[in-house]
Amino acid sequence: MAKTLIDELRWRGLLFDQTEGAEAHLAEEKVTAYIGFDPTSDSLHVGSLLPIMALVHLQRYGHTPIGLVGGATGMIGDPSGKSKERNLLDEATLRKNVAGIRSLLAKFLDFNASANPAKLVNNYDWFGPLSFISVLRDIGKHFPMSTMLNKESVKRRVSAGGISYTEFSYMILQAYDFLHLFREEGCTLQMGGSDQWGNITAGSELVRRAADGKVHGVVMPLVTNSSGEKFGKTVDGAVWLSAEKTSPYKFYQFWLNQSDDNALQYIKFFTLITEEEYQALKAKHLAEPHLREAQKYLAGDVTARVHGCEALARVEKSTAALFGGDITELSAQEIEEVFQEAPSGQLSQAEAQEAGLLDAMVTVGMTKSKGEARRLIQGGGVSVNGQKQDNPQVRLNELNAIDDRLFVLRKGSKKYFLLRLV
RNA sequence: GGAGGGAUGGCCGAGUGGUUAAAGGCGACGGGCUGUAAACCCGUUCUCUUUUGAGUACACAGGUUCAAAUCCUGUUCCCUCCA
Repeated sequence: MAKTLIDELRWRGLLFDQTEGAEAHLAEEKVTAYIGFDPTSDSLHVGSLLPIMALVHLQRYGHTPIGLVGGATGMIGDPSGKSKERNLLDEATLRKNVAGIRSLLAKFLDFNASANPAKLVNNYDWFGPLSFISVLRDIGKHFPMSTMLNKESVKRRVSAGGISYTEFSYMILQAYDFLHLFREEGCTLQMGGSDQWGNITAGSELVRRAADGKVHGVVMPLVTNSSGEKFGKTVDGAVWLSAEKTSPYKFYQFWLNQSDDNALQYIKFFTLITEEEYQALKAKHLAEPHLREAQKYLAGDVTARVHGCEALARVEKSTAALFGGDITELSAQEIEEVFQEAPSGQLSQAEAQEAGLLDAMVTVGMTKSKGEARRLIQGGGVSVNGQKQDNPQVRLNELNAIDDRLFVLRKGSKKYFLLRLV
């Protein structure tokens, strides 16, 4: 028997739960399926990579993937997993966010495939013209109050201080998405994170009642790291998928720094590795963990898919220079790119003549005071352009600036600061 | 309403008149080891400073004293027991 999408998800650990009959349905025919994306920001972060990959797998198995951006639902706010009422986004912001997500999804999915081209829809398109009266008459009728009140997300919120009518109605909107796509696109499957289970079953319930149709749901586990923390957050904030918000270098580093367990898990989640290749890689990694084959594979694969091969080559060069290599091999321009998000400061050429290293450290914000800067140097925690500094008295003009205009100050092993001379 | 206990640095927690900027632990930061890891080991951790030095600090406000986190008075907050 040929491998099915469900089999694929299963070995990857991406199958959390499915409605009855979903597996048979996917095995028997090519289906149209959708996943919703929340447009609360103009970019998606790595947490959204999982549903994106689910769409990719769908398409690879010959099914037709639909990405749904929640232009309308985003204006309401999903109460699932939230403990507080959400702030509502205004229309202009949402429009911008929807456009950003659209361009991002385009990197992963084939919109020109002859048999099963991917599609993108925005539920604002069908909710916009819908009148309140017709919602109450045609949709609301199919929602028994008892069912809605029994939803886990609602119960939790009611006991934890309340939920507004607006957010309470969210599940109706989301369920209607499914009904609409079932009618217009013949869509018979919705996927999502396991936190979407309630919304998905509400949708299939509505399709059954309102259109007498049988539709299915498949949910994936929520990604956490091995200690159960939320995935995709670093000390500097979320890791985004757009180069403007998270530089390719930092993106690459995020994946490269995953622990062994997580790296192996994430390879199954976020790359298209085959099961055979995976087993081979895993065996190799376990035999020689210090080589970190798993992390390198993961970082390389995901970075290439999100930012392109060219960007990957650049960040690999920078990584090699920064860790083990010589930072002075990089041009000032390359350094600027690597340290796009690094804190920085600037001094005029004249000021730099006068300034010492201590002043420079305070200028770029590495330390709050010269006293602290002095202690850090004495503790051996400071290097400039890759050279460890042990003399707090050193003047800047005794050190060589890269291309006469840039100093890379490093605190500890990974915190970088840029000092520009202007 | 009655009786008692307490408030110390990011957190926990010692300290009851004089080398106490305040033990110890946690956290954070730096170093070593290493795989840009985990574990472990070492160092730093009130503020400013040209390492000497100065200024603030033990709930808040006053007071006693040459000298107070430590004693006294008042205020605020917290806890326990009794009603």
